[in-house]
Amino acid sequence: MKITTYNANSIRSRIEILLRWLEANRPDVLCVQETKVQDDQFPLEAFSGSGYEIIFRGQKKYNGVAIFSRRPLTEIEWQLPDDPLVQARFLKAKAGKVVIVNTYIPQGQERDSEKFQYKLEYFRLLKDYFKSRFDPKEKILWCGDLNVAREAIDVHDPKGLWGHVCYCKPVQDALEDVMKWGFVDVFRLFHQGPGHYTFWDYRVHNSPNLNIGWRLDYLMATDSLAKTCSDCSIDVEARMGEKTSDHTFLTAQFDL
DNA sequence: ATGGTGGCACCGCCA
Repeated sequence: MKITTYNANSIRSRIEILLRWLEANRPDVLCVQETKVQDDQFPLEAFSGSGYEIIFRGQKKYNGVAIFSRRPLTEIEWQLPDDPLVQARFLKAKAGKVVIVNTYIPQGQERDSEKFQYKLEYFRLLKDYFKSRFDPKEKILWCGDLNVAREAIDVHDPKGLWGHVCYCKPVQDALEDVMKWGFVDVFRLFHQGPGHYTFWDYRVHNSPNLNIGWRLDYLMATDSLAKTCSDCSIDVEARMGEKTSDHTFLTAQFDL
């Protein structure tokens, strides 16, 4: 079972690249973040011939998540319990034997802002959700744009960027606290070194070619699922070609 | 190397 996560930064702007990428790569499940479209305007028709069932939860302008799947999606949940803002950042469904939790974690704007507090709160709520709803022995994949670089090797300039809302102690601790419940960062099972990124800021000129990036997107698997993982990779090529999002595709293969 | 961009919906906000 092949599972991919991708921050689209507007799904309506990525229809062509998504169709082409899905055709070429055929993951069983694709989790998308930042669809930036209300549900009644989701471009369902564009994907109708793709062979994927799609569930989505969006809002106007910001956020929005979707799950594409070649197998039936069951046990769907549309929002994170107790999320005080009820934004479209969460989708959970079961595909085959795997529970998929697709999240777009708040970016946090500035360290002293309410949005940053909301980001920290979001991780706490997620931990409560996993704790109250599941057993870490189950096969669960938590994935998405987590808006956190876990360690120094996950950013291009660890000294200069330290303190950023996506690279500072409070968010790292908040993420690790969820990880402690029972998740493995599947990408790191296969790649231990620096320089592997999933995000290159548009505003930094030529950042993909200079590899001025961040690792902000993750596939986190519980132990029993991580044990079945035979490969995990970032599609850097997709970012080099024509205009895509400033994130790229992160994919893992699970032999289930 | 935090914006020089990009996207959405409006005339600014968010990343």
